[in-house]
Amino acid sequence: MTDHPRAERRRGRPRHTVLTPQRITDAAMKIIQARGAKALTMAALARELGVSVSALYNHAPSKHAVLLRVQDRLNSEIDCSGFGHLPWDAALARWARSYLEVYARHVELIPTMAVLPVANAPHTLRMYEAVASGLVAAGFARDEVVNMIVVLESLLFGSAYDATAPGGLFEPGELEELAPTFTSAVDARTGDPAEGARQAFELGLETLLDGFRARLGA
Amino acid sequence: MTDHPRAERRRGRPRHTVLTPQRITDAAMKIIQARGAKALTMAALARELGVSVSALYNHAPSKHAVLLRVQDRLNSEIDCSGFGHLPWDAALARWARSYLEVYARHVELIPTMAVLPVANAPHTLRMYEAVASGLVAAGFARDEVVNMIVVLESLLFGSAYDATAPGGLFEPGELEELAPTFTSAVDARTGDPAEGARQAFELGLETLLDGFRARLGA
DNA sequence: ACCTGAACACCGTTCAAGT
DNA sequence: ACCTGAACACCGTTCAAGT
Repeated sequence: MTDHPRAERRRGRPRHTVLTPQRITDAAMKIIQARGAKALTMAALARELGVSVSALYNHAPSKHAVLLRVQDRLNSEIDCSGFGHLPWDAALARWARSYLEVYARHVELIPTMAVLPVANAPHTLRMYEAVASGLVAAGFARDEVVNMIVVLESLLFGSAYDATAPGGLFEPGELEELAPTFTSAVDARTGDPAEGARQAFELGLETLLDGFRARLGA
Repeated sequence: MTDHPRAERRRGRPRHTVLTPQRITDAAMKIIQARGAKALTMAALARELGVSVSALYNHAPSKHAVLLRVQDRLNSEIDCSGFGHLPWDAALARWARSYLEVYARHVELIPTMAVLPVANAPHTLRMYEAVASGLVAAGFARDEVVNMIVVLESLLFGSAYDATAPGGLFEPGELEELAPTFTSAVDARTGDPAEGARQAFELGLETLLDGFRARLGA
């Protein structure tokens, strides 16, 4: 008696609103945060929501569609707070570093993010708006702004891979005599591999910012 | 009679040497070149070699192992001819553009390549050696060289994604009023999306080379 | 030593059947 | 309108059985 539909509805748990884009994205985020993007399967998602796998397809056309929503949600974690408050280059650096941090935690999402259509991705669009208006306000030409953003994204996606790569990537092993100069260059690098990745990113970032500053003056 | 093992061996087709790392990699490359990295499954590979799927596991411990060999082979196609002949910056630009071209054709391999261990990858190591010795000869400090390479790779991997992304990635759609400045920046970009990706890459490359040149002077 | 065919554990997705 | 369970097509990988 107490479990028939009417009663459920009165208790605020009507059967038909358990699954909603919001809730699905929430559950997907929870899985990703806890066990990584690799663990996000339709089965895991259904289980998290206490529902059968096929039920998901009443609310999302495909796993890819779910992934796009997750992606947008993830992008809302990127720090855009510098724009409008800090000098444009400091704001840009803060943004890029935060962006790197987010995707270093979720490398598996980079291929999706790199080709994420911005339509229907409100958080992502808001982020790009913050960056673009910051740069335009600083005096950059409108047609340069997108390219600047794209270049910085490229750098940081690459660095994210690097940051999570296992150590010894560049160790030549038995083939050392094949690449003496390269080997000595690798050995000259600082010890920790994660530290090496960070250094490379900072080199790229500084170099690009220097170049952008020069562009602004010209 | 004519088909018993002895006869096969005499005809130069002994059963036991049909499958070899070389031949497997050849077949894998053929599939990738013809139908893309997505088409490279163990089933397709076995079919190409005229052999059962499980036979492959006598010669390669996993698909990933096959992929590493393919990766190295692919890297041998990258143009390193500039080093030693052209000024270091021109050589570096040629290398980066060629590298971009190769991976724009095989974006699916970027995640693997980004974390490819260089040990047991002779072609890849040879490539790095060419770049590193070119840069050292130009006067760069040994401990900068690896970071410079990593930064350029990051840029070009990102650009490769960009180059193959479907058009209209940055079109805000219904959400346009959410991002007026960004939208106007996107509209200010040149028409063709592939052209846009190339422009972003060239901006990044030039900016980085400028920065590297300045570093050399200091 | 190397091959085959069948099986297994997982994916994403579909669909008839229920309420 | 929304759910379920069973099925499907496809992955990579394993393994007993053959030669």
